[in-house]
Amino acid sequence: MDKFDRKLDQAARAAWLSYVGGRTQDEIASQLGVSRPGVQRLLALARQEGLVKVHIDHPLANCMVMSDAILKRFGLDFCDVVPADPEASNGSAHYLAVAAAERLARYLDRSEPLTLSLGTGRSVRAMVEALSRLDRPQHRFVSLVGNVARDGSANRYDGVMVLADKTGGERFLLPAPVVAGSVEEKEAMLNQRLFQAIAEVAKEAEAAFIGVGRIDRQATLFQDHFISEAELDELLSRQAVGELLGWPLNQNGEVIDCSITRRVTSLPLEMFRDQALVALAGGRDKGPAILAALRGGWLKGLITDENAARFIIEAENL
Amino acid sequence: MDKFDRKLDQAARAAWLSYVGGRTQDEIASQLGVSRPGVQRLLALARQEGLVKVHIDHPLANCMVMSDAILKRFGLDFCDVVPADPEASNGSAHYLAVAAAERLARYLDRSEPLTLSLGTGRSVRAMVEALSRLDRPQHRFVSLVGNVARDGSANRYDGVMVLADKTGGERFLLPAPVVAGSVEEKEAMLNQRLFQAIAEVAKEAEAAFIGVGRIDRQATLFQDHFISEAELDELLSRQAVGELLGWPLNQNGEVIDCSITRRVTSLPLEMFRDQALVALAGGRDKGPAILAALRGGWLKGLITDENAARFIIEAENL
DNA sequence: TCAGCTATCGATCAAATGATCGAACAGGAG
DNA sequence: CTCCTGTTCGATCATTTGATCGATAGCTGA
Repeated sequence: MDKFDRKLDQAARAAWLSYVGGRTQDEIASQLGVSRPGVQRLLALARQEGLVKVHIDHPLANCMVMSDAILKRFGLDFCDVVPADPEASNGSAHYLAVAAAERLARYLDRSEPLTLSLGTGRSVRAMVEALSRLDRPQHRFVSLVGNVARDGSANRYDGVMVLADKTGGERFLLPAPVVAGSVEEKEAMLNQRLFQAIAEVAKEAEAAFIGVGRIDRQATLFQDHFISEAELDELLSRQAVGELLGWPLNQNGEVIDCSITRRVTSLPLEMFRDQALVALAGGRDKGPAILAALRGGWLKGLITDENAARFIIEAENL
Repeated sequence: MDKFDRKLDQAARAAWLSYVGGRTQDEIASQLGVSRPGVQRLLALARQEGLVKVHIDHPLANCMVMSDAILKRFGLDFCDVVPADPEASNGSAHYLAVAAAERLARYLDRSEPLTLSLGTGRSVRAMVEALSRLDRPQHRFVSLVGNVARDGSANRYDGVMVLADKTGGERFLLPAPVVAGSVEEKEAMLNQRLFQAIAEVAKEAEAAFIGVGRIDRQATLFQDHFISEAELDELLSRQAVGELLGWPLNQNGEVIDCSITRRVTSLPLEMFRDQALVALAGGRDKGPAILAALRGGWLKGLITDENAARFIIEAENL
């Protein structure tokens, strides 16, 4: 890997010359003694490896105003609103990921040992992907939602896995699905020694980065067959609009007590009252779910996008 | 200025789409509803206004090794070594400025009131230029070196001026030249109430960012006629190799006692023993001067470039 | 109200960038 | 020793970007 490192060095130097120094690839080529396409490749490598971090240093007035309003309204510690990108198919997922990674990095920067927990979902996954490598073997990362799918297979590339790989920290994975098949199954899981041990670690976490789920036909819970169609209908009839870690919430953010709730294996939301629970979700159609989470007072931090933020602002008449 | 702000907003959005989102100017144009050249202009504006911050996230092995060696050798709190740019006429001045601005920003980030002092010189000036705007009206900035030229004119664009403009902080300017015309003149200056008041503020500073001067025919002190040719020769004959705030240093970093020293109006170097004195200088020919400052143990932090760093490493057999 | 000026905008062109493809080279197997 | 395979490198071309210049619109002052 020495060869690779040497290449990365050169890539960093090329990136420096190009992005900070503003010189052309031709100049860089003659300076580093490689061909112009060589420089091209180096720069591509640098970007691919995440060596190049771009930061736009301007509080986009829109976003700024909205984030401030939400911050004050719900008494959050922080609220980041990233601009929307209607052109991109996945909304502003990438911006969200970058912003979230910046928040995450602030925690990780600490040199004292730290315990962090992570939920599942694309957003969380994208966040850790966007994070740059950072040597922090002293930290511990807990997955709050089982990395076991319905069929029992473990997901090698859980967010916690990637994060632990990037930092060299310890990993703790909950050996359970989000929603157990039955109440008995849930009981059995909760009584496992391993489950309890890991739950214990999760309790020590300082912050938790989680996604926010919608409750409708597009809901992950339903799509991944954790709940049946009948159960989805039950949730809808009981006015469920969102979900945190599998716990269904109504419009006011209260956890709905129903047949599904009794099978959720996640740690109770109450547990996070004295942790920094950070939600990470964007898109107008996640608006109601995010709003519910906010109204319930569950969150300490929110990273969202313009569309969801606007929905919240309008719904709350801010 | 509302118009301008609106434009800046759009510029930030365009920059975001371009640099973070990686889309082409055509796409951005159709999205923002302006022409392609319009996007071009917006991006130019964004860069010019310093909205776009690029950070290369890789410890360039060379620089890393050298900065570590220097750090350990001289017991510094930090040492940043930026890569050299032999192509650029002014060496790596811009890189140096960016790196220094990053350090400076770390101090400024604090919300509690802070007092900082600044020296003069191109490097210091370039540092504050490279800094992004940041609202910190609670901070105070003191100029350690008089902003009065030999002819009595005040320099409107002193580093402290720019810094105070950018942050909205308070400014304190030393109403004196670096080296007084005579011992009597120095005495007169030091006894001014205003001078003493400002010196008092400077004593409260937490950190000081200063340049390092060479002592030779290219020396700023000489070029700006603060010392005569005869005096320069005197300094050289007494083995002066560098200068901090106008105080000449010999090879071992000791302040040289001579006719010039008695006319220097700057605050005594001893005063900075319990402040974070950060030096900011690059280029191989500044090597001896920087080395002297290091050997004297005056510095807590150093921001330099590959060339000067290599000189130091070699001179100290590291 | 109109003339003149300035600032902004968009068409056009040169430069720089990114991508593809074929060639050369090194390493390993027969 | 030769041939094959996989990789890296550099020439070439399409696309994107940056800059210049003329035109237009809006503003100022008479």
